[in-house]
Amino acid sequence: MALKLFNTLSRSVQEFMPLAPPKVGMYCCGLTVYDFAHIGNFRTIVFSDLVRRYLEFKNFQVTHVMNITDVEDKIIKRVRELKIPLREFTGKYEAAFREDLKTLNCLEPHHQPRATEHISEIISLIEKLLARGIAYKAADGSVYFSIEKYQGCGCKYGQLQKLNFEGMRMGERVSADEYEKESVADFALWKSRTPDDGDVFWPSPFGEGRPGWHIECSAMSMKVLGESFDLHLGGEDLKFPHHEDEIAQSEGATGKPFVKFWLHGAHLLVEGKKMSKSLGNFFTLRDLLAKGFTGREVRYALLQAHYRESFNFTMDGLTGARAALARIDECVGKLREISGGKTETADVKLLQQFSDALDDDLNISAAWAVVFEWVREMNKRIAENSLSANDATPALAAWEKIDSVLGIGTKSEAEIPPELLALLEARQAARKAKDFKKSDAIRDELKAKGWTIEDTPKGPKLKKL
RNA sequence: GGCGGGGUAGCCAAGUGGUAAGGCAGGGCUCUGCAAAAGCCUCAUUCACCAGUUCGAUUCUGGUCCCCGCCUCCA
Repeated sequence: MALKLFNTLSRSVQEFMPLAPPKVGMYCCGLTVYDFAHIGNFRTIVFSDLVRRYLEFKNFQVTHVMNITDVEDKIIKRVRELKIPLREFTGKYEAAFREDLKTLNCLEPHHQPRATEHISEIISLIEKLLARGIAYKAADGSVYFSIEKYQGCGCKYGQLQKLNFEGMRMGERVSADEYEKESVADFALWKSRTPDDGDVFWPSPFGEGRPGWHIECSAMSMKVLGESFDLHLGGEDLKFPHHEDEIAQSEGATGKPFVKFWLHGAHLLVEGKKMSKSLGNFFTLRDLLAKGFTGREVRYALLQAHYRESFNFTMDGLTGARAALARIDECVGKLREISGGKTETADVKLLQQFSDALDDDLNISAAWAVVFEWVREMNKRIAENSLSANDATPALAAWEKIDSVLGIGTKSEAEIPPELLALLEARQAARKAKDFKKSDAIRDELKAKGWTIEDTPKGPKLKKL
């Protein structure tokens, strides 16, 4: 079966076919590094990671680009308040973000371009737009994109979303620094330097200033992936204006189609409400780790629902994630014990069911159902003692392939300290001697140390709680 | 106001014009000295509400109520 994805451009599910298979160029709108990323950001990031991993599962050769926006109004404001160099400020959050990605087991994008390191590309893109008459320089030195001129070239503005400028509340809150625009819908490509910018400015043929918000993504994506590429993803809020403007800038400059497939991830609610600091339901990954949850639990929780549906992220859901993962861990652990070793021959049927689910516009819920039905089947056969090493090995191989997409891994087996092992043996001895008082005391002692005993037909096992 | 996405068991969440996947929680059982852990089984006569189309609708159409997103920085 072929992979089908919902393309925002066509507003329909289409078979995914890259421009030059098996190569896929994929650009994801990353983070503006002015603070720690929150759980909503991570939903989109984990979604992107899933797309990339699944494309690789389907044997595409993916070039994954994720930008770092490190110059922007909020950043400039904070830098001014803190009186530190821009790079020192953004570097802190960028490093934290990278750490968070690792915690969530997201594959590192092949390229992570920073806006501040692509000023010359941005400038030449703006020059191209000026040369084609689509951009204009305002009296204050800023450069704006003219939607009217763009449309005049036969280009379409409003590809991702039906736009109705009459009905829009466009211009109700035109920011003070943009009053020079010819038309309210126009947007800034280059913002001229103001005293508030401090030392955050670059020289350019249009005067000192800094890039507008949208232009960096056009400049950086085209630099790495070419003027036309396959996939562009981001959160649904970016459809308009950010992505729409990216299309306009890029197609306006090159005259070529910019991106073939646009994918947008829905937002999440937290405890049924829109995330906000005042409601106390605003979480960074660090907040969740501090509550004792692990990165893989958060990743699992974020991968529960279909990417185009808004999803309710809850603490209960996170606790449920822990239980669900334990179920998989148990099963995979038992399969490892039974399995004879590594093999290249994976259980084809299982992989087929799994990929059938994801081929259908990444129906991850259906994919999880396949996984859990498989877990139940394996457990049943293990309990009946009817699963041989010859059965377990290909099943395990299939699971590893599946997990190359899901990326939840397996819980690392904690090393059992020798003194605890001695306690476990002492308990066994006491049990044999029918000294249950003593054996139970040892059990309690182990529990107090954070370990639980699992008495199995094959003998007791120690598990970290 | 314009445009768009939703309302499925206690919670989360798939799905379909032909009678509701999966996960968590709950209940039962197995194992056990007892537990725990683990495993198995079970758990929606019903899909926000009201009409309509249909042999048949949760799925299609119309209306009502509610929630969410974008239109402004935003994942």
